[in-house]
Amino acid sequence: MTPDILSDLNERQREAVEAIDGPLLIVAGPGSGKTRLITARIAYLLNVVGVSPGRIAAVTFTNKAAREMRARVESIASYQAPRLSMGTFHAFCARALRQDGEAIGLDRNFGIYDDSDQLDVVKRGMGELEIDTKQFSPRAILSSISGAKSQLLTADGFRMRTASYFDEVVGRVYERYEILMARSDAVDFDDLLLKTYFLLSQRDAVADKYQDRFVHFMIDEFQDTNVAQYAIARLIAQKHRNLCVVGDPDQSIYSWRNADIRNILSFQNDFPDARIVALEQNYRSTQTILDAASRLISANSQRVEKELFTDNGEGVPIEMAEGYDEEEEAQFVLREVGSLTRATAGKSAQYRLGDIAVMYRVNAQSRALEESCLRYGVPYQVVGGMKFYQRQEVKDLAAYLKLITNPHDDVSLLRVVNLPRRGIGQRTLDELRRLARDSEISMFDAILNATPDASLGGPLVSGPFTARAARALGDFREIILNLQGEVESCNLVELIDKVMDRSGYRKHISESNDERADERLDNINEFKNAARDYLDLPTPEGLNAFMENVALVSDVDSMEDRPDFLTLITLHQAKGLEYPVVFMVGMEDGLLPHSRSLDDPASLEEERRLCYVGMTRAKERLYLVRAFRRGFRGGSGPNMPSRFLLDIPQELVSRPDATEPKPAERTPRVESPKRSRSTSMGSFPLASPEELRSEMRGGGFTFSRRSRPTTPAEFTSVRRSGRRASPPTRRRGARRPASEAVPAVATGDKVRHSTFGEGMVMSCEPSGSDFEVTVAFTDGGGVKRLLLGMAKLEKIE
DNA sequence: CGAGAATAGTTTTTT
DNA sequence: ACTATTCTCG
Repeated sequence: MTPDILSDLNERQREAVEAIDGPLLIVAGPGSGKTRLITARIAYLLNVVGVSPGRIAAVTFTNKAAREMRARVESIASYQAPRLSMGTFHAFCARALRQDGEAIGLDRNFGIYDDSDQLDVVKRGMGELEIDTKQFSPRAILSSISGAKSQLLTADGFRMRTASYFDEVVGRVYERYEILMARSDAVDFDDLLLKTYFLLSQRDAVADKYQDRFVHFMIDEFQDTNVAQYAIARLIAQKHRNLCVVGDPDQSIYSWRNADIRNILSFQNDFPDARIVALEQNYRSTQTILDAASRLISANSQRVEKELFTDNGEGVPIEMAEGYDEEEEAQFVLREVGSLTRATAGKSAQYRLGDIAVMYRVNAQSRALEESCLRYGVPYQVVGGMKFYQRQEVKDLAAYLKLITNPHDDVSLLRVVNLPRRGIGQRTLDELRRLARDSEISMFDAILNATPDASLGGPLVSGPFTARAARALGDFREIILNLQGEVESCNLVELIDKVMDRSGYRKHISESNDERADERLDNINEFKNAARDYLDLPTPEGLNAFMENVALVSDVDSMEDRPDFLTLITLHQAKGLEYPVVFMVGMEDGLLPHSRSLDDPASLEEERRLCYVGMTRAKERLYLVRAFRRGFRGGSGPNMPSRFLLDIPQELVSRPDATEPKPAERTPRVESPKRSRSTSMGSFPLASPEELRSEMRGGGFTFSRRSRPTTPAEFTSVRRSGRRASPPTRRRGARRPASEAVPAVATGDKVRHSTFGEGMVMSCEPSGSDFEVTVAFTDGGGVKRLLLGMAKLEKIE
C-alpha cells in the first residue's frame, strides 16, 4: 500500500505526505503537483496510518476542487471517500450551523442569502434609516460590512472602531442589517463563517465536539483564505494541532474578497513549530513558460523568493500579437486555434479544442471572442458568465421554495409577493414593511396579522389596507400556507410543479410576451432536473438540502471538461486549471493591470500575480495577445500594451520574421456566419501561421524596458492591415466616421508638444470641425487626448 | 396600480 | 452599450 501512494511522488512531496504529526505549511508553486500531493496525503492517512475518514476534513476553495479531490481519493480508497469532510469552507460551515447553530440561536431552517439578496437587505436597512442611497452607494456599504465580517467584526465591534463618517454610516446600516437578517432567519455568505466562528468560540461543548472529531484538518489555496476562515480552522485544530495548509503567496488573487495573505504569517506565528515544505519542481509547463512567469513575478516586491524549475524541455517561444481592436484580436486567436487544431495532409491535428483556453481579465471580453467563435464555427464554452442560479426565473422559483421552508425570508417574499401580479403595489408593500418594522416581525407574520383567516368569517377588516389590497395579500398568504401543507405529501419535483401552478408563475411566464419565455421554461426544467438528485430524501429535508446546494454551488463548478470545446474563462476562474495551449487576451494597461489598480502598488502587485496565474496555466504554448484599441462602454480608445509584457525577456518570445512581411493583400478569409457554422471542424477557413503572421503585423513584438513598446511603423502597419483584415460584415459604421477633411497628422506620427514633450499619435478621429488626436507621450506624460486645432503639435522626423 | 419612458450608473475578479 | 431604477401618465 505504502509504495503505491508514495511512489509517484518526489522527495519533497513525500516529505509533506509523511509529515502527519503537527502543523504543516506547504508552499506549492504552480504545477508542482499540489492536488496529487493532497490526495496522496489523505490516502496515506486513511490507508497507512489508519485514520478514520470521518476524522479528516479538507477544505478547498471551489466545489469543483473538492469534487476532484474526492474523486481522486475514491480511486485509491474508494469506500472511505464518502465519509470524508470535503468541500468549500462555506459548505463546511453551513453544515456545522445546520447541525449545531441552534446553540447560538440560529433557526434550523435558516436560508442563505447571496450577494444580490444581501444588497436588497442593505438597501432596505438604508431606507429604514433614511440614508440617501445616492449619497452612499449601497454596494460600497455592503462591501464594508462584508469586510468587517470577514475580520470577525460584528456590528457592535465595528461601531467601536469607527474611524470616519462613512464608517459611522456603515456601522448604523450594519446594525440594522443584522436585525433584518435575524428577523428573516437568514444568513449571508460571510455569516456562514462568522457564525461558525462564534459557535465554536462561545459554545465549549460544540467546540469540543469538533475539536475531538477532526484529528486532521487541511486547507487548500490557503493564500486565498480570509481571517475568519483561518480563525475557524485554528479553533478546530486547537486540540490535535494537525493543521496542514497548502498555498502559494504568488497566486493570491482574492484580496478584494477579503482574502488575507497575512494568514500565512499568522500561521507561522501561531504554530512556530510548523514544518515548512516548499514544492518548487514544476511538472506542467515548458522551461520557456516557466522562465517568463518567474521573471514576471519577481518584479513584485511583496513576496517570498521561490525558485521554480522543471525537467520539461525548453519548448516553443511565447507568441505575442496585437490586433487593431478586440474583434481582430479575437480573429487572431480563432485563426491560430484553427491551425493548432487542424489536421494537415496525413498528420493528425496537434491539439483538440479542449486543450485550449482563452483567458481574459473581465467577463465582458468574452463577447468578441464568442462572436468570432460563432463566425468560425468553433464550439466553445464560456465558464461563468451569467450563472444558472442567478437567472431571474430560477431565482423567482427558488424564492417560492425558500418561503415554503422559511416564510420569514423577507427578501424572497418581496421578490415574489407580487409575481405574478396580484395587485400588491408599492403602497401596500410600504405599509407592510412599516407594520413589520414596528412590531419587529417578519413581513409574512405581518401579513398573517393583517389579513385574518377568511375562514373565521366576518368582514375583512384589515387595518391599514384597502379591501382590495387585503384580499390580494390574503391570496398570497393562502398560496404559501397551502404549499407548506403539501411538503409532506409529495416529492420535491412534484412540489416544484405545484409551486409553478398554484402561484400562477407558470402561467405568468407562458403567457408573457417575453421572447425568452421558452428559454425560461427550459431553465425551470433544468432546475427541476437538478432537484431530482434530492428525491431519495424525504421532501422537507430534500428541499432544504437542495436549496442549500443552490446557494452554495455555482455552475462554474459543474462545468464539465468537454474535449471538443474551446474554453473561454476569466483569469480568476482559471486558477487551479491547466491547458496545453493558453491565450491571454487583453494584455493592455488598463485591463491587465486593470485601471482600478493602477494607483495602488499593492493591487498592482495582485494584478501581476493574476497575470502570473494565467501564464502558469499553460503547459506547452502561451500566447499574449492585445488590441491596439478597445471598445469600452460604446466608445473606444487606444490602449498601451500591458506593462507586464515588459517583464518578459525577449529571448523567450518568438521574433517576427527578419524579412519584412508584405502587407496583407488578400481579402479577409472570413466566411459568413451561416456558412462557417455548418462547416466541420477540419475544414473551416483559416490562415496558415505564415499568413497569420503577415496579417497580424504585431505578431512577435518584443519590448525592451527602455523604450515604449511600439515604433510608429509598427503601429501604422497594424492599423492598416487591421482595417483590411477586418470582416466586411457588421462594420459598426458610426464608430469610424469617414471625414472629408484630412488631418495634418496621422496615426504613428511622432509629434512634439510644448509641455508634454515628445510622443506618438495613437489615433486621430474627426471631432466636429476639428480632429481629436490621442497622443502617447514618451517622457512619462502618459496618454493624452488633444484637439488638433488647439494643441500645437509639431510633427517631427 | 401598472406600463412604458427617461435616466442613472455600471463592470474586476466570486464562495 | 446595457441594465436597473426612477419618473410619468393613464
